[in-house]
Amino acid sequence: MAELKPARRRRKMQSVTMADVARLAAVSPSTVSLYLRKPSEVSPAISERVRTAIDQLNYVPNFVAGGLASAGSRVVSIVVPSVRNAFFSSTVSQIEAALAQDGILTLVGNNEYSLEVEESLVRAALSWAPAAIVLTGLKHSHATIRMLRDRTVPVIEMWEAAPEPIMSAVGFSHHKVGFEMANHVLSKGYRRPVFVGARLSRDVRAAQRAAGHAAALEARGIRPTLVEDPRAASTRLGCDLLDRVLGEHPECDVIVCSSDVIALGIVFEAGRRNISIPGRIGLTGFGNLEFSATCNPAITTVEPNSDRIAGEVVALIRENLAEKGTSPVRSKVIDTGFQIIARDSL
Amino acid sequence: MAELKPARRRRKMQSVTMADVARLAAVSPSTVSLYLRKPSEVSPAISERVRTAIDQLNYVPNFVAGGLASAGSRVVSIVVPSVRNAFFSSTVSQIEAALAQDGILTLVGNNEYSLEVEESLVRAALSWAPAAIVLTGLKHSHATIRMLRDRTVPVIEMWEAAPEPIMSAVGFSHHKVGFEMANHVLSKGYRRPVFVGARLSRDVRAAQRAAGHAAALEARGIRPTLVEDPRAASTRLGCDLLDRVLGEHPECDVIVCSSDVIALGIVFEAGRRNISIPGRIGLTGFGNLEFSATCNPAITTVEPNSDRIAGEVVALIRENLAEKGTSPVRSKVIDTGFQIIARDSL
DNA sequence: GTGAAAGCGCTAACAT
DNA sequence: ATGTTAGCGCTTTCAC
Repeated sequence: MAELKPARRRRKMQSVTMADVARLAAVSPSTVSLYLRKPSEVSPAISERVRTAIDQLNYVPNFVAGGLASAGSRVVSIVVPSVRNAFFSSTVSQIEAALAQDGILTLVGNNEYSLEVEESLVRAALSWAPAAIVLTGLKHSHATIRMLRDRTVPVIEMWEAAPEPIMSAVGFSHHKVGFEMANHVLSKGYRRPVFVGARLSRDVRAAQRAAGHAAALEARGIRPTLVEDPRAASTRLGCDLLDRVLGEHPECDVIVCSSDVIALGIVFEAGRRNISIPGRIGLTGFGNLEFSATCNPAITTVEPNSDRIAGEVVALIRENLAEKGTSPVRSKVIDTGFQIIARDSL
Repeated sequence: MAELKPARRRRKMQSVTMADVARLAAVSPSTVSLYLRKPSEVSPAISERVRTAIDQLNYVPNFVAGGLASAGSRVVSIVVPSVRNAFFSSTVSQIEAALAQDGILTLVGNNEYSLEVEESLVRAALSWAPAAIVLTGLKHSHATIRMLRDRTVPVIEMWEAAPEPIMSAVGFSHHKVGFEMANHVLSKGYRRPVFVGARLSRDVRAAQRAAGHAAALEARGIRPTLVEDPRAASTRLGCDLLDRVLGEHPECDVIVCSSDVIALGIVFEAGRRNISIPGRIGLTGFGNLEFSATCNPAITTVEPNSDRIAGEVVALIRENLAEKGTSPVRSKVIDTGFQIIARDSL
């Protein structure tokens, strides 16, 4: 009796593999692989056979294995504060759509405006050996930055631009937004602005807009006023805050909001109380969200050019993909600017 | 000159690997692996050494390799029509957050309400050998269904419930939503409802609500009226559609919208034209979006229990993960229901 | 143009 | 409790 060593138990994860296709098409696996990646380099006859085999077996390639073997994963990770926030969800879906054209998969993570959560998201993202990693904003935990600097992954920070990014940044200065909006409001004749913000301790960019606003007022000798709430921005919060503003600062003649969502709540509440906007009080928002143009009154706001941000992020990713470790990825800061959109609320 | 055969080019993808950690800690790679997966099975002394080595090298494990080796990927794919839609983005972020607790990564894809796009997303998703795949709705292309039936991946369809899902479904009947909303409107004394919908040919669920609405009216002998627009739902669209409704159906006494977003636009436009809601005309929406409760008037709408949907989806995924191919995954349909939220717009 | 062979970084069965 | 070893499914030289 031959002593058969018992066959190692087969842990099978995938029903039909490239090897199965190769067998059926009577070619080698590497030919199938070639056909899948560079069809033009395979002869028509064999192409036909492989195609038939793939169809017949309903074969779906395994990217996990592919990524491991090629050392070049087709994954890009994006970390945003919140996908529920219209700014970020639209940026993300644009980036996603563009990269999908290149056969790149986009992983999205929410940090819920927490730097600690961001840190673990980045760690998870790195575990996927991404081709690039996109973060929101320039402020990150020390550990996050260390993790990122230690490796060669291209890092793109978006929605904020300032001199020293980890690698590249695409966005604009939120301080400048606050500054210019304050000047805009003053130019319209208002003199007692109140900045209304939500969750400013966590929403770093909104805090910068508040700071820019304050700086502009101080430059003109006006004392800046801030009303802040720890809750997340919402229309409901806007309703509540109108109360607080009017109570705490009855002299207020214009409310500068950190978000259109809050401004919308203020419009609603003002309507309910018969407070005329812009008669009794002026109003501005941020984000140029869809409803801002159509509401009554239409809200003066800031267009953050999120399409442009998405476009530049995609361009940077493609650039990095092309260079693929050839030349060193240079640091780059792209300022996509912003525009103040003047409407009836002022 | 010695003729050196050039060393096989090293394509290095990762700077520091488990082998490096093992070397530094003076243990075998499998011990490091064990420490990472089941720390309790490694002696304290060695644990300490491994931990130090990991810290020192700033090691991040490679999930791609791990997934390939273990045949059990920690990935779940979700396909939604649009992340810009507040319903789906909140469901997705809830599922994401819950699964993150279990160390599972969530991949999100948008099909932009297209079944063809969905098909390619599902194909891409399968390429990641996901632990489960979550789709939105019950209608999919023939090829999508075939791909899914052919393999063993657990499939969960959400936001819609009906008898024969691919495997499991979590949601509610949109037909019933339309039906009950119509009856609710009639019970309030309205007699000439117009259903206003956006992109009904692609938004299958909205179309079902329209059908349910029509069915209820017909049952009461009232001729159903539909105003439809091929564009995506937006407040701007709502503004435009009020015009059309009033022009084409001057007898209309209530507008039943396929979405709160459209209803909001109608509120805005009605305000502009001094058309009283609910005086001259009643209004209802769908989705119970945040602004619906605070706008003037507050919008009567439908709460889709998206939290409950997310919760049940997560529960199903966990169940499947636990069973892990042990017992066959049985088909299951969970009706999470919905509630009509009566507010001032009616 | 096609195939053989050597891994990518990790896990898991098995042996110690 | 720790180490040895054989792959997971694919890509990529390199030889033919």
